[in-house]
Amino acid sequence: MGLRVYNTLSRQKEEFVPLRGKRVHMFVCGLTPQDHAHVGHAKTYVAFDVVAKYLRQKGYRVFYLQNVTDVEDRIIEKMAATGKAWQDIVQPFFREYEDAMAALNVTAVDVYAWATDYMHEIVEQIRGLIDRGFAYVAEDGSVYYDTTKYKGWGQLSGQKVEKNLPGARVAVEERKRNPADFALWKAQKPGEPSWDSPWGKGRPGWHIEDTAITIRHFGPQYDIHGGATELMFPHHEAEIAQAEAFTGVKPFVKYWMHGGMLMVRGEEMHKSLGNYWALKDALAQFDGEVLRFFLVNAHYRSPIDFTLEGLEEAKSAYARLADTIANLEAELRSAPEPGIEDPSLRAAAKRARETFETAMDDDFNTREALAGLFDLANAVNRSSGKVGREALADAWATFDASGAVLGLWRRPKDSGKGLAGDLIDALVELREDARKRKDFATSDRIRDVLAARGVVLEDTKSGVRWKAR
RNA sequence: GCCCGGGUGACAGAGCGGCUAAUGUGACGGACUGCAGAUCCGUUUUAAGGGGGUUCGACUCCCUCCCCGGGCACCA
Repeated sequence: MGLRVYNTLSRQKEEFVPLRGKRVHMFVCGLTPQDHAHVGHAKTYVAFDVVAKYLRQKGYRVFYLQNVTDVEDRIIEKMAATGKAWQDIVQPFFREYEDAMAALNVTAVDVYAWATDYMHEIVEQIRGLIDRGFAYVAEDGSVYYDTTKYKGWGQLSGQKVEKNLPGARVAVEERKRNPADFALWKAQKPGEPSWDSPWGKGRPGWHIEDTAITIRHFGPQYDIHGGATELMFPHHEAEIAQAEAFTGVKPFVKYWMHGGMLMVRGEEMHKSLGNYWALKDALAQFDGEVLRFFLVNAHYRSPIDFTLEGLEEAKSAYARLADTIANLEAELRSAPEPGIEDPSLRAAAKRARETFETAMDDDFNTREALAGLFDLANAVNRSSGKVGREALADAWATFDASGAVLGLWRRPKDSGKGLAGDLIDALVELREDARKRKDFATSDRIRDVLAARGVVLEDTKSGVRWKAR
C-alpha cells in the first residue's frame, strides 16, 4: 500500500504519484510578516513540515518552497501608522517567526522566497496575461484579471460566481469589470512603496507572487501546494487561473492540500475577538515540543480548538511518551548485553512501525500514528526491567524513526553533566543518606527544594532518577 | 442565499459495511513506595445529533432535518 493524499481538487484521497519520479516539488503559502506570528501559523507550518519529513523518509527528494509576502496592504498601513520603512516592519517579525519555527522544530523548508525578489517574474507574468487576453489595465494603471475569461474559475472551491454574494466581507473595488476580478497590479498611491512596470509605478496584487515564485523554481507544473483552507478561495483559485492562463499547462498543481483552521474556544482567532494568541506568548507558556505535539496529535485537515486545557492535556500526554523514551534510553545503557529476549516487546515495536506507516500513508494521519506509539510506550513500560538490550534497542529505534518524521522527542535531554548536574547528584546522594537513616523530614525537604526549581526526583527500583522541568 | 467541513464516552479525538468502537486526558479504586512521583492493573466506558432509506447486517453508504465551524473576492 502506497501513500494516499487527499486532493482538494478531486475531494478524495488519491494515490500519490509525483510528476517526476522520486522528485517532489512542494509549495506552501507563507507568512506576511506584518505582525507577530500566531498559533494558527504554527498549525499550518507544523502540518506541512510533517508532510515534507514523511515524504523524505519515504525516499522522495523534496524541494519545499515557501513564499514570504513582504509587500501588502497591512504592511503599508503599518508604515503609515509608524513612519517606518517596510523592511523595518517585515524583518523583525520574520526573525521572530524563524525563532518560533526553530522552537517548534519546523526545519523542512528549503527556500523562503521573498515576493519583492521576484518583481521581474511578476511583471512578466502580468504582461503575459494581458497579451493573452486574460487581464486588462484600468485607467489608474492597475491591472486586473478578468475572471470571465478563465473557464476553470471555481474548480477548486466549488464556488459558482453567480451564486456568490460579491462584497459579502470586503467592499468590491469600483475599477473592476466584474466583481469577481482580482488585482494583479495595484497602481501606486501617495506614500506607498512601488516598483516600475509598463503600466506605471505600483506593486503586485496578492495572488501573483506565488505563481511568479513557483514558475521560476518549479516551472509550469508542480506536485503539492499546501495552505490553510481559508486560502482556498479566492487565493488558490486565483493562482490556478493565473498560472494555467499564463503557461497553458494543466494542471498547474497535481495535489492541493488544505489544513484545517485553528480555533480558539470554538471561534476563529481574531484580534477583534480578543482571543488572539501570538506564537511567542504560547511558547512562553508551553514548551515548543509540547505545542508541536498538541498540533500533530490531530489530523492536519481537522480544525483544532486551541485552549489552555487542551494544551495541558497535550503536556501530560507528551510527557508520557517523552518519559518512556528517556527511561528506555537509561535502561538501554544498563541493560545486560545478551539479556532476556522478549517476543512481546518485539512484536509491539513491529506493530507500532506498521501502524505508523499505514496511518501516515493514509493522508498523513498523525493522530493514528501516535496511537500506535502510545501502545508501544505501554509495552515498553510493562516490560521495564525484564528485557535485554536488543529488544529495547528495537523499541528505541522505532521511536527514533517516527520521531524524526513527527519532529518530536528530538531534543537531547539534559545530560546531567556540568556544575548544575553535579550539584543535583550531590543533593540526591544526601537525600539517599537521609532516607537510609529514615530521616524523611530531611529527605522530603531536599526533594521539595529541588522540585521548586523544576527538578523532579523519582525513586525507582534501579535507583533515583531525576529530570529537569 | 451559495460553496466546503464536522456532530462518536466525563473531555479530546481516530478507524472500520460484520469482530471486545483505537488512543490520549481526567476522575475513582488497587499494586508498588517511608510518603510522593513515574509505572502497571481495574473502573468510569454496552459512547455514534433526529428521522427515513439501501443492506442478511449501518457508527460507517444514500436522502432529509437540526446544530456547530470555515469561505463568499487582500486571512496560515
